[in-house]
Amino acid sequence: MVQKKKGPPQGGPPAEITAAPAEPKRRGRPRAYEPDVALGKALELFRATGFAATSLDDLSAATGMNRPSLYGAFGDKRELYIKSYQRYRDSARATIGEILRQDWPVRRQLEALFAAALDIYLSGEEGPRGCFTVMTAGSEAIADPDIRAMVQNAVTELDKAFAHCFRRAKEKGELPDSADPVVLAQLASATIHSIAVRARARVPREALEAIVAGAIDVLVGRK
Amino acid sequence: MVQKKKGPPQGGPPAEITAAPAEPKRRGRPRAYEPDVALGKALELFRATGFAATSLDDLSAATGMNRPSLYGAFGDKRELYIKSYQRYRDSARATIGEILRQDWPVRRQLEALFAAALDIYLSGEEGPRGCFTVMTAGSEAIADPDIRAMVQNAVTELDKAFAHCFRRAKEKGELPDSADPVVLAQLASATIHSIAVRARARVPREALEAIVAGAIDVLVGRK
DNA sequence: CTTTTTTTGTACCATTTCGCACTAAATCCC
DNA sequence: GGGATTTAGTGCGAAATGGTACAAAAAAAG
Repeated sequence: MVQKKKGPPQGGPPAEITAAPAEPKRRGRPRAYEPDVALGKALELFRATGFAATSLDDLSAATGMNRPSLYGAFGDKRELYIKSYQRYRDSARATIGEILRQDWPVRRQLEALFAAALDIYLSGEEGPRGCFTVMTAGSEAIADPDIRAMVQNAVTELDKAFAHCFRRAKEKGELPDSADPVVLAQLASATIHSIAVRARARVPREALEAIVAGAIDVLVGRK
Repeated sequence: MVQKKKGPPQGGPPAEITAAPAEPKRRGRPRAYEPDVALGKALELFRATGFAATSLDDLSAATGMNRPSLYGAFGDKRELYIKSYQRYRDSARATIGEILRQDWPVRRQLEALFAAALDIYLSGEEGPRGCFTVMTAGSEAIADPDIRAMVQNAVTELDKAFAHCFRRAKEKGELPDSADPVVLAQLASATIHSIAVRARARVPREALEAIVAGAIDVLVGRK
């Protein structure tokens, strides 16, 4: 995902254009930042401290862009938050899609999905950062309809991904006929939400993995 | 302004003492607020907007106390947040204890616990406010060790409450020997966390109730 | 009535915060 | 080289924020 997005043609002649649409020739002074990595830094900060507690100065320091540049590139703080969240979701969606694409037994697929979630939630220089969707639900979702819609969407998509997983498993005979993919999916999503909360409370990885293992056993039967 | 707030023993002889420790005779100017209801208002505000996005002016307006009084009564903003959270947890603990005390079948007990959670999460003038623990995990828990400890505690206590519930059910023969109370409890807690997140995204009550119903079926078997 | 004690409420301060002019710099086009 | 164009970076300013000093007010105690 993190494609080097080819910044501006600089450093030399525009010989090696990677693959991206690659803007042909920019006109004025070249940017001193790469929008993509700057957005990544912003996301990182927002994930650590949330919307309200993150100041533009903090964002400016983290991205290396000064405030006017930040503003010019991404709009105001709210827009930047939304773009950060979009990026987070795109990344998560890609990860999930990648796993769902594999032709694996449910158990393995669940293991992969939960492991991916843990990697995301536990990453972070100063302590695990949890799930951005859960954080956003807890803060901006109430007052901001647009952001709330994104949260709703994220939750729904996760449910659907898991449901797809269980439905297929049922078709393949891995689950009993009595199994309800939608219910199982909601429980799997719930487990995701729960480990996100616990991660931010600094529950150690092993404990979270134990929770995941227990959940999988209940969802698809003990190994 | 707004002095309806007749508080302590006054208006007549201290004849009708309700039940509380009832402070005997205060010395100086009487308070224009009741600490308890003020704290309740503060909690309400914090639950709606979170720590960082709630200003002292907001709190002052909500409680009817001016900032210096607020400070004198509860300390700075962080202390007020902690006291609000404590109050929230005390209340939740009381509710849970009340339910656990009943000699009911697991299913009924779970139904009662989840119903109580939904009542808490869905209340609020302007939209459901979710779970304070989940919100706090998503915001202050990373940077503030004391607050993080409270969140850890809250999560652990919830797990234990559910585990107690399932363990007893197992003893009473309501659950198969193969059932693991701890694992089931974590799934129940996860369901709690999940409906808290969804509530803030304004998922309608019926949908949340459906999730709860599905979870209960998986946890203790279909009715 | 006076003193003492406690709370209230106004006013203030130092900082932070967000946003935006405005100037300087760097690159492209002719 | 000269002009056009785009970005960088300094810095300002209005508003908000957290916190507090201080005097007035309200009650009990003497």
